[in-house]
Amino acid sequence: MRSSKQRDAVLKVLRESCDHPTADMIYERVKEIIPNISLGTVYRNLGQLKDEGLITIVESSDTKVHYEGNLTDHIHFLCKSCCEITDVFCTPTVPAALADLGLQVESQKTVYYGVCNTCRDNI
Amino acid sequence: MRSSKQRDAVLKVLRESCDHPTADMIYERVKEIIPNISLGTVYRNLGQLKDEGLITIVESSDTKVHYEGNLTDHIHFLCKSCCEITDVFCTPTVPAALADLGLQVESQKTVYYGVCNTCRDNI
DNA sequence: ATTATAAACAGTAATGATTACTATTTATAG
DNA sequence: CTATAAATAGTAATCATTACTGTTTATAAT
Repeated sequence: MRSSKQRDAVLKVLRESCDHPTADMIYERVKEIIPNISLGTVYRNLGQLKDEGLITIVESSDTKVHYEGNLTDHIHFLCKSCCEITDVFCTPTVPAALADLGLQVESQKTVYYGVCNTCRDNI
Repeated sequence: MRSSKQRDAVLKVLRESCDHPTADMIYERVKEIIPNISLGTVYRNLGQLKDEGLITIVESSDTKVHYEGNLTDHIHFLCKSCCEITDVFCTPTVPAALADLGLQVESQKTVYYGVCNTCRDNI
């Protein structure tokens, strides 16, 4: 893989994002670094970065794909009310039932659903 | 909500499916019961059944939405090689870190990734 | 340094899963 | 039996994502 300013910028934006932006949100942010970057380039580089394992995809409540640049062990809490995704830093466990079936887990993606503290207080 | 033959058929198909079909797969199966059912009707009823909590959505590896009619406690193992989803029946645990932050979990969706036994043996 | 080459790019067109729309049918209550 | 609003079939529209094309650029060999 050849180096490219565009891919570096996409990765930099994701590394510095505390939320879980979609491709077009990332596109808007990268445009502040490279104003004439193309949306297709953002998509292509997101795909490459994902394949390299440098970023991950977060399951969300809408139809768009959300990306994440924080590789630190954590899980996600998705608020049913405001749809905000909260990172909860902890090392998730793997149920023994998987190993019992001979299934070796390489990675995992967990989303917990509920109402976040902010929304609960606003009722 | 009024009763409808179409919704009953969609739910029946999902209840009797052991896999995790997409909307158009469900459409094909329901057509064997109601040949002239419309794809839009399938989508609308899947949405209603989901809102009622009678079915759930499974995160998968492709861009399509996969549905599930089995509400028994279980987790999913997604094979990175064949993309097959395996149901593993067990009661998943909730990390204490969530409660520590005051976040009350109402439901969860967990996917574990790895290579399934069949694919591992085929190498 | 210059050149060759293939990867990456910007810009645009195409795809396809899903949603919206509309005239008609149908479940249900009065 | 009738009124009415929800549900439907069929079709059109949406829009996130992917594919395409001619041009640019990183990198390695001359």
